[in-house]
Amino acid sequence: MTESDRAEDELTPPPEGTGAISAHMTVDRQASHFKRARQARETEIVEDYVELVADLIDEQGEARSVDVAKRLGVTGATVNKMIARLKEMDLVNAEPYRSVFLTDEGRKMAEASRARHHIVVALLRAVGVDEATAWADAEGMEHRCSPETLAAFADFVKKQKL
Amino acid sequence: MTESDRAEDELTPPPEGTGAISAHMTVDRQASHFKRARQARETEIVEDYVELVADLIDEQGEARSVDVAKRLGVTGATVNKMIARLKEMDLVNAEPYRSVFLTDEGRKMAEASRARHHIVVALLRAVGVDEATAWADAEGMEHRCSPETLAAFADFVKKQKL
DNA sequence: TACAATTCTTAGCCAAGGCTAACTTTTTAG
DNA sequence: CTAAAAAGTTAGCCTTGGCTAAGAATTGTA
Ligand SMILES: [Mn+2]
Ligand SMILES: [Mn+2]
Ligand SMILES: [Mn+2]
Ligand SMILES: [Mn+2]
Repeated sequence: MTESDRAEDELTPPPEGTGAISAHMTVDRQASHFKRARQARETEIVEDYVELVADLIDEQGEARSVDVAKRLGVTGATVNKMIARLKEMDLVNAEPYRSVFLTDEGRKMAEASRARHHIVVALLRAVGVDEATAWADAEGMEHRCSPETLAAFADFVKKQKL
Repeated sequence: MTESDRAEDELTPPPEGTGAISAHMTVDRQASHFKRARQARETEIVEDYVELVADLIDEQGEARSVDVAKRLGVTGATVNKMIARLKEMDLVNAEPYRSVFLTDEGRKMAEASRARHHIVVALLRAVGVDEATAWADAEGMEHRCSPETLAAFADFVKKQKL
């Protein structure tokens, strides 16, 4: 197969009913989708920790690392290391042997994550997903929805409720 | 705050309108959601590579690693290492300096990923997300939907079309 | 108050998935 | 056929996010 057969970065006509690149898709556009996806993949763990710290503070008055560990299903050592990173990122304040607090920035991220999380659950419920599955799947999907998609979800849920 | 105030692994009454743990959620259940999410996070890169290899084969007759790299937006070295892993996992066959082929297992995974990918795009379109955003967001969400959710999506799209 | 249980910290390990730089092989053009 | 360009390989580096094991600090209880 020679280079001229390939038409690298051109629009390629969709060959058959395969999953191949289609009219609106170019090599560069696809690469940028993958890059955004990798970016979101990087931030999702941080978002989960911060949201969970907020949940614990709001439910129990404080976020102890042992509770963070239990709810995430990871070890205390893992939590400890992550808390250090969050501190470095100015998302939390933490002193040795004391529980964890959110900075203003951290609280903001937590609220945003929580809101996204709830919109995704609501959308899943609205299209017929059962509650248990909705909560399970939302834990991953929540981090991968753009603001545009979240807006569409919120809109849809609201309209569908009327 | 003492231990008895906390009621660790019991159902906790939702304190306020916060995002806190709610009736159907326990510490263990939440931990298992996070574990599933971490699992999906691990497999998603493999799925993307395999699906993309299938796309290239179906569109262009072969999957060259330079094309995989271009579409993913990563370097050739990165692709090379991942191809070695996929080979180890029996998802692809590959010889040095030659292009990549899917094993039966790899083809199966590719078809499944592709199908999921398309269902997610269709769902997003169906609830009002524009095409560009739908393709962008689906690239991440596709890996985080359970079979149950995908079934609900397919169902919803089908009904909504009538 | 003492001691036991719990929690927290630290060190060291590992795999995944990126990268750059240098080199080899294959492919293309002249 | 040969030289240049393109593609592929390899080595070495880095960060992230897990883990275990060992020990230190805190907290609960007798
Ligand atoms: Mn969340
Ligand atoms: Mn999550
Ligand atoms: Mn896909
Ligand atoms: Mn993807």
